[in-house]
Amino acid sequence: MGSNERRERAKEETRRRILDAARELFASEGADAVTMRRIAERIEYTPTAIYVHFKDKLALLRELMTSDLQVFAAHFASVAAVEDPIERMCTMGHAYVDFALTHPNHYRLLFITTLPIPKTELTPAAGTGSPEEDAYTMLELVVGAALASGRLRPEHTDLPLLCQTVWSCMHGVASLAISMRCHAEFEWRPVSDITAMTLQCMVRGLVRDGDPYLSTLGAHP
Amino acid sequence: MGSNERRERAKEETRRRILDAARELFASEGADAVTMRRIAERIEYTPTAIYVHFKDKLALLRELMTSDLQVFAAHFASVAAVEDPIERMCTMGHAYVDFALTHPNHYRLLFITTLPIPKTELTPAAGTGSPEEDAYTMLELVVGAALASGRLRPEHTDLPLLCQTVWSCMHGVASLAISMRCHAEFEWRPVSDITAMTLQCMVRGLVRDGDPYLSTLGAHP
DNA sequence: CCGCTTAGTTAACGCCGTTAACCGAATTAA
DNA sequence: TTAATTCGGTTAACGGCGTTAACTAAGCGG
Repeated sequence: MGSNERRERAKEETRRRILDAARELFASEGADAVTMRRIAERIEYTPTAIYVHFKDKLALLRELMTSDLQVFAAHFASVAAVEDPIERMCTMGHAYVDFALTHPNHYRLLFITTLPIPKTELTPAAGTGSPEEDAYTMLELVVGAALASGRLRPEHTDLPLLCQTVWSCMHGVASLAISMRCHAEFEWRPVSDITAMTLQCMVRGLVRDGDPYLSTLGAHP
Repeated sequence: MGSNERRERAKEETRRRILDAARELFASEGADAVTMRRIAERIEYTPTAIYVHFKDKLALLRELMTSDLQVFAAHFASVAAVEDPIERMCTMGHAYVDFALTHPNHYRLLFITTLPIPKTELTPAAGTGSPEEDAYTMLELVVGAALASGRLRPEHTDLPLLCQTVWSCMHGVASLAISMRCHAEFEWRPVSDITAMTLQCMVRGLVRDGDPYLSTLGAHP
């Protein structure tokens, strides 16, 4: 009988509806609004019904995270098109901060909130590895290309160190902007300015003197 | 009668004990452990007793924050002693990350968790302004000295932009290190290396070519 | 038709922050 | 000295949270 398959599809459907409800709640009202009871209320189920599909709230959030990581990764689709490897790196930086500010709740969940994530439970069935690794892999690809171009200073050879440094700085711009949005007592410069400034400094610190990309940054009289 | 004063002192004492208990709980077990009930349990009071001294949990945390900000600011005491203004900036950066990693819970509360803080309620009686502004003022002082030294590239003139860029990068190193501590799937470089790398790049992006401080970074063959 | 699996419900537990009503000791005033 | 008042602290309770155990009922295979 194919009816068993239909049952399975229905279960999958319910599971998806739970995730969608959680995502909507999360995106519109923030992390505090994501409650087992409110999720259940949205899909007109009992809170305990969720436990049929997910071990607990953490498992639910973890799965939400992995699917959001794919959205995150997709945000960098256009980056690969940039020809110049140095410029590509900067474009990626801007895209990173842009994602964080347009989806602050998602960014929080992905990179600010520390969920105790037992990675071993993440299904490695996806083949290439976890999406988080994939996003990091994209970074490694872009920074690696800059490194391979031979335009970086000779003392820069440690690719992981380079990636983590760049990531840290971009994360700093993004997360500080998100965290400190309300604090009006500082005269905050536009985030795009801080992003540009950061990338400009980083690039100058990374590439050799006289690199062609530097001349596009600011014409020094 | 002085007995009234004694009563007031006793109240102040209880208030202090509440804050201390909250701080200990927070430092040793993290934010989740800071519960009105657990705080009360520590000082052998009823949870509701806390409400005699603090409007609600948020007010308590806010006050905890301001006192911790003073500890934070004190962490930079030695920075002022560094002669060279560029080196001073780097020393401050290292001290910043060092504070974040040795007091991760405090750092979280201060700069990662976004508490809805109505600053208007913060007593401006301290005179100089809020401690948070003071820490920021210290940053402005240090970066301002670098700017005033005339050793920065001529295109860098916007002090707030400079401060916020430097702060963002250091916050990025610190907070990413805190958030991602558990994720062992990346081969993380030591945080001190990332800090040094970040500062090195920032400095090279900020100061003019041929600045004496650059030669102390890495001798290029 | 019968027994089994299973999506979903009911009821409850122990936590949480917070409030209203109350208590009792110390201070003040008569 | 005694009555009134202040106020630090307690008791009991409310509504909300994540989660569990026990149960219901529908659909499947034999």
